[in-house]
Amino acid sequence: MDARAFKDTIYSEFTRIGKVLSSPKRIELLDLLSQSPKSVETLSRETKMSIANTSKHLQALLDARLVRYHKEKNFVIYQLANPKVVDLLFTIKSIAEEQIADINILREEFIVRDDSLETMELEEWENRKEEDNYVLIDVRPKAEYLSGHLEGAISIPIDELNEHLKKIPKGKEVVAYCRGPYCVYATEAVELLQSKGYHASRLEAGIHEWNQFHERQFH
Amino acid sequence: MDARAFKDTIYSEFTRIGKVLSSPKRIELLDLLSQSPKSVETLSRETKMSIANTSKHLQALLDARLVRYHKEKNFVIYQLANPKVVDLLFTIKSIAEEQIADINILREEFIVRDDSLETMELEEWENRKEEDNYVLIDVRPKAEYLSGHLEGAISIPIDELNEHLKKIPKGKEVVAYCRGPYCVYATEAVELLQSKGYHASRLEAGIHEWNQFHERQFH
DNA sequence: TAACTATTCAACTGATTAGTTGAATATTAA
DNA sequence: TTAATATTCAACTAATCAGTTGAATAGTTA
Repeated sequence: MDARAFKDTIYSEFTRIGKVLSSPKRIELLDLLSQSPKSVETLSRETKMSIANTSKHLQALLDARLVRYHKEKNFVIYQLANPKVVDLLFTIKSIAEEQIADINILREEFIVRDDSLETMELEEWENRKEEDNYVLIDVRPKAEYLSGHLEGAISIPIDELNEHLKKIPKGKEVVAYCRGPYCVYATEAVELLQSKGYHASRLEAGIHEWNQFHERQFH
Repeated sequence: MDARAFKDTIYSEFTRIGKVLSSPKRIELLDLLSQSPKSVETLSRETKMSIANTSKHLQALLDARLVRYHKEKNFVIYQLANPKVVDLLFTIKSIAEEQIADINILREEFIVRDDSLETMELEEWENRKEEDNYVLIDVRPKAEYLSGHLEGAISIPIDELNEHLKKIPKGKEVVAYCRGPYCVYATEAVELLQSKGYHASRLEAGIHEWNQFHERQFH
C-alpha cells in the first residue's frame, strides 16, 4: 500500500461518519437518542417515518458504529454508542449556527418567539436557582427525564401539563426546559402556563448544555 | 409552519455540514486547509484530483460555508471559514478511532510502524523540550510552517530533507512532526534520518494537537 | 493589444441513496 | 401450538452525486 492508497482508505473510513450525518432524519434520530435510549417504534413515531424506513436508517447508524442496541422483550432499544456523538452533534450545530444565518432566523421565529415569551440563559438560571421562588420543570417525555435531568427539576411531560398544573405551586415562577435550544416543547409549555396566569420562562438549555456547562466549571 | 416542518427544515440545514463530510476527498481538502490556506492547484496536486473536480468539491464546501476564499493574482486561495471546523475534524477522527477498529490497525501499520521507529507523545515532548539536546523539525511544505508551527521548530520540508541534512546539528536527537497522527511525512523523515545515522523519533502530533494541548493547560 | 494561466461551468455517465410496499423473521403471550 | 407484536429484509423507483471532458471566463504579463 502506498501513501495515496493509505490516505484514500483512511478518509473513506472517516466518511462513514459523515455519510450518516448527511440525512436530516438520521441526525434527528441521533438527536433523539442523545436524550435517552428508545425503541424503533418510538423513534418512528417521533420522526414521523415509517417503521421500515426508521429501521433502515438505524441500520445505517449502526453500520457507522454511532449507535448500538439491546433487546427488551420484543422491543429493540437503540442508544448512542459513544458519548462523543453528543459532542459531534454539538459541534455541527455550533458551526451551522455561526455559518448559516437562516438557522438563527428560523429558531428565533419558532422557538424564541418575540419578547412576550421570556427566555432564560443557563448561566442566569445557575445564579437564580437557589432563590427558592422558582420551580424547574422538565417537559420532555418521562423516559427522557428518567434517563437524566437537571438538578432539582420535576417531570411534567408537555402532553400532561394541562392536567398536572396542580403540581406547580402557585406563586412560584416556573422555568421550563426540554431537549435543548431547538426543541419546541418548552416554548409550548411557557405559552400554556402564561395563558393560565403563571409567570413562566423558557430555559435556553437541555441536559447536554447543562452537562457541558458543569464540565467547564471543573476544568 | 408547524413543528414537523420546523424540525425538517432545521435538520436539513444541519445536513449541509454532514453532506459535505460524506466524501473522502472533501474531508481531505478540509484536512489540508486546516494546515494552511491553499490554491485550487495545490489542493488538486495534493489530493490527486483533476483541477475541475477539485474546484467542484471546493464549491460544495463553500456552499456549506465551511471554507471561504480570496484572490491573489490569478490564484484563488481557499481557507477554512471557521476555526470550529478543526474541532469538527477532531471529533470525527476521535469517534472513528474509538468506534472503527480498522483505523487504528491501518495507522499502526502505515504511520507508527513497528518498534524500530520511535514515537514520542506530545506530553513527553513537552517535558523534554527544554533539555537542549533536541532539535524539532517541521517536515511539512514551507507554506504550512509559515502559517503556524510548534514553538522552536525549524522548517525542513520532507522533499528537501536529504539536501538540507546539514541544518541538523550532529549529536542532537531529532524529533520530526508533520500534519498530525495520520500524516506520513514524519514517518518518512525519521526513516531517512535513521538510515543516515541520526537518532530520530516521530512526534505523534501536529499543530492542532499542540494548540489543543495548550488550550487545556489554560482552562 | 494578444498570449497565457488559473479557475469555473456545462453536459454527460455510472453509482449510490431515500423512501415505499409487502413479505419474512423472531419474540412474547395465550 | 397459535396469534399477536416488533422489527428487519428484499425489490423497486426517483433523485442525487462523483468524476470526466472540453469549452468558457477572468485576471495577468508582455
